[in-house]
Amino acid sequence: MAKPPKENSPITEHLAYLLAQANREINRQLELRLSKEGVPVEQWRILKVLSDGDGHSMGELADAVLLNHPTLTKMIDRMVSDALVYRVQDPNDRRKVLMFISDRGKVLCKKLNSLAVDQEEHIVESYGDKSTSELKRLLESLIDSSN
Amino acid sequence: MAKPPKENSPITEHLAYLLAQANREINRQLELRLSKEGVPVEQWRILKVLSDGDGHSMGELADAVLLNHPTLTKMIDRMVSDALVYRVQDPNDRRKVLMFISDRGKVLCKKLNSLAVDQEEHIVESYGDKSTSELKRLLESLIDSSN
DNA sequence: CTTCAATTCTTGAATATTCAATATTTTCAA
DNA sequence: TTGAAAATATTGAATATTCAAGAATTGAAG
Repeated sequence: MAKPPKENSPITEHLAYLLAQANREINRQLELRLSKEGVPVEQWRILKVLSDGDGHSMGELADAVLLNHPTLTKMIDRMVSDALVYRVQDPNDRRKVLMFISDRGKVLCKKLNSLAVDQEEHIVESYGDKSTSELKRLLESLIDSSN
Repeated sequence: MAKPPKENSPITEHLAYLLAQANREINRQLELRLSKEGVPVEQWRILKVLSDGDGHSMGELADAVLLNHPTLTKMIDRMVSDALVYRVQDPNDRRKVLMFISDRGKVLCKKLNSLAVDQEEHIVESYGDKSTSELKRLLESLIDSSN
């Protein structure tokens, strides 16, 4: 049982496909919740990372929120317009821009966090506590082993 | 241990984030392999689904390869230009279009399959046989429980 | 010190994706 | 049978993403 895929095995047995499928489904659900506040998932991630109150450079942020640099720049432009975050030039290295969350951003982030927590609780309900934490553990270790 | 995320837990503890991260990484690796043949991951998926030789409607395909309809239509347009697949109107329901893989498509698909198998083997090597099959099992069951 | 390579971020053009609307065919109720 | 609603696929405009190039700053070798 659970053999490695042969050349002609269905695509649904490939790890890459299962990950894509699971990611798509969970992301779709999360998107649905966050749309109550009209915010895309990526913006929630950005707010969440910045909510430690420290300044984060664009490069750091891009890694953390899984966006490449130009896409992040343009998304940050929108968020600055919405006064959720703001830019400050790094005094120690003036090539860098440090991003900070605004008060308005913090308020929004709290609301989004609770919507996201709702979702995780919903998953745990239907999928099980044990499975959820085991899945998280395995995903973390897969990510580790890929670096 | 392994508590559900609190409102202020780091984003890296959320299942949605771990899935996105793992998916991104594995997909990046697969993309890299398939780029040897100059083919995007989605086209490999399409070829693989069609390689059963049956005709598949666009809607069926879109579900199977995780693309929405207009995106699939445009990708299929390109693949038809490259003579990898072809369209046939469904004789039983003329609203539908049935997609088939061409001989050229089959040849390419074989090459892509072996590149993809290489990757899975590489994952199994560094991540472990046990973990891989356990992860697959958990992902399948997560997907199931989400429908 | 100077210059050249590397780092960081942004920009603009090219490309891809998505949303809404359209065309066609089928289904089904009246 | 007819006509309205549903299903299927495509199209075009709006939006978003990506690639390649550019601007600014830093690092570091000569």
